Amino acid sequence: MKDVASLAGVSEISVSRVMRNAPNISKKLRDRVMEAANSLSYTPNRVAGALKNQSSNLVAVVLPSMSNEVFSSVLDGIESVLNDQGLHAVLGLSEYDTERELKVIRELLSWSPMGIILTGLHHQDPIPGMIEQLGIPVVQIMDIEGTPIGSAVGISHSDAAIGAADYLHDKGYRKIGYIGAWSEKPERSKARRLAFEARLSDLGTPLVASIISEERSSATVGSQSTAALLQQAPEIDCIFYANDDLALGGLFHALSAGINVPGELGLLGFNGIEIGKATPIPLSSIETPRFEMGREAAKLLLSSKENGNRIKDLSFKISGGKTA
Amino acid sequence: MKDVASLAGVSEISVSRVMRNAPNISKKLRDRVMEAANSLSYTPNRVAGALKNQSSNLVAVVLPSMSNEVFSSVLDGIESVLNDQGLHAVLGLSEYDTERELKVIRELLSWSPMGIILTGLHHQDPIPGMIEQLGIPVVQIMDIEGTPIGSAVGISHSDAAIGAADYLHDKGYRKIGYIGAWSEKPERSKARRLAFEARLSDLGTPLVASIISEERSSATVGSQSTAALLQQAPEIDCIFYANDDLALGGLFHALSAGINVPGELGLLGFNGIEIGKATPIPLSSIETPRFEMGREAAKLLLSSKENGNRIKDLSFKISGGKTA
DNA sequence: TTGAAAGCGCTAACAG
DNA sequence: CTGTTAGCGCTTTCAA
Repeated sequence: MKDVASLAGVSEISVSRVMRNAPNISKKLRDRVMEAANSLSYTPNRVAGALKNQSSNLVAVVLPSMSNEVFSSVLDGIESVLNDQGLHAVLGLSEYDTERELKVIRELLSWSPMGIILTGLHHQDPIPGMIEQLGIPVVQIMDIEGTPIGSAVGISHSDAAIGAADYLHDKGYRKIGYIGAWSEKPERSKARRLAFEARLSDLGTPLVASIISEERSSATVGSQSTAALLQQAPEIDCIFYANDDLALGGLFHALSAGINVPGELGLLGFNGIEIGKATPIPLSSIETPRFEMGREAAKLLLSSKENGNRIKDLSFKISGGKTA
Repeated sequence: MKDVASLAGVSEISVSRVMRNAPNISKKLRDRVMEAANSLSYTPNRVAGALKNQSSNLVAVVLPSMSNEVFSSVLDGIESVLNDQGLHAVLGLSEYDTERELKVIRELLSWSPMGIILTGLHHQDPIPGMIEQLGIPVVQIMDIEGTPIGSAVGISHSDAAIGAADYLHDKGYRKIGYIGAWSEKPERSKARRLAFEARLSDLGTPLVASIISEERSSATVGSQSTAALLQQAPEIDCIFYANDDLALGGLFHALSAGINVPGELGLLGFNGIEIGKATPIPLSSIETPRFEMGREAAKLLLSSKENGNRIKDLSFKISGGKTA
């Protein structure tokens, strides 16, 4: 910057003002500075700016994982908004581990981001305080049932569970089972199961049986759990899964075991990922608006200065699959 | 930091040294500082550190897009390495636009990243200079044919094209067509087509016809282009596609038009994305190691201090699909 | 409308 | 092993 200033024959602060489009700059000065800056191909140092301002054009984004279409879509949605504002996402992955998440959040906050997007509403103890201390906007995504730190965008998982129960009941299923995995990480999957069970009871057809594997969700685990559940409770005519990976495993098991889907066994997944639309029998699933969730999260973050904190319920819908 | 120093009754630089695990610190001092830091829940300010050091724990990652499984897998691979090193990716998306890419690279570089990962080898003019000026490692991914700025990880697209041509020829296809889109963005897809055409000529069965749509790749475009190509050259017995999105569209067209795949028409895609494995007839495709590419890119970046620049050829393979 | 001075929080270089 | 000094590049006062 010093170089630009001396080449243009002005002070450093004038260069700074021109680069930031500050008001009350004469055209003459602006032109002179721009010319010097261009000829030196000068780019302002964001780090110095951020140190002085205690704020930057970075947005901290903390997601559980990237190896899941759900979160890459969310990130895609976030980026679709940030990109146009000259903002950049700094990524942190928690791998569904609370300790790790705390560490990552701490690190990202030390970059003076202009805002932070977190996954889920379960952020206890030091986290809300750390963020408040910086006075930056927070948006939590995925879930809206609970007490957000700032804003929240997502769906009501209990509504989704009720929708699933009602849908399956309407379809005539009466002996319904449930399969989850990874000891119900993330917690919202547990909330969903509980609401699902409660609704089934209200409908007079309580859950027949369920398996919650300790292993991480995958088609393999879904396949094995489905076989196990059917062995344990052969009367089951339908299974609701914690996510589509498990449900796809269930579908593959049914196909290879010669079980008629959806006649003999109905299958309902959760999330509505792309691959479920290409299977020989397209998977029925509760579709969640992942891209939109990312977009809305970024928008809420940017507008929270004027509009304050908000809770936005994006609705789910039941996909047009053929397995339930 | 001042607070921590005074609470611990030491100088600021001592706090700094403890926080960075600098050598030659007495246990006594370390303990005293750590206690003070913990009780104040102090986190070092990375921005200030980066300003002083002219370097940070950020890695600039410039990808074309997030709405493509290929690049989210790459990012997943990158993160799988960075995560364990306390490094963080700052994301920039080019949207396959050279101008935009330049702008994004400039912005990310102004954050003093410790390294940068770029997509493709086509980075002319100011970009190599900008990066060299900072003296940070660069890794370019996807392609290895060309002149990298620093290191490169990817596959040889001409090898892949030759592999595809040989594979289809071996399978007995003799009237082969090609479908691309988006005017062959990114450029490596063009290189692939040219090598494919050349090889087919060498094999004595030159390309029968091709369509390069101007629209962005999608299953819809693939479906339409396939119909158009078959109308234009009905003798075609096999089509090689620039990517799996197009190829899936081709498969959907064939299925709905009652064309027998692979007997009447062979289909070969490129990339080997997940969804292609779940279709009623699994898609044959040239599988590229996307996750591995991300991992290797991050590893090369980290090791380039000791090992210098390298070019790493990750091999492709032909998937066990059933469409060709 | 422009400039001068001071300092954001941290750390390299140099004492001690 | 610990401390003092100075400055990274920028921008917020305050003055002119």
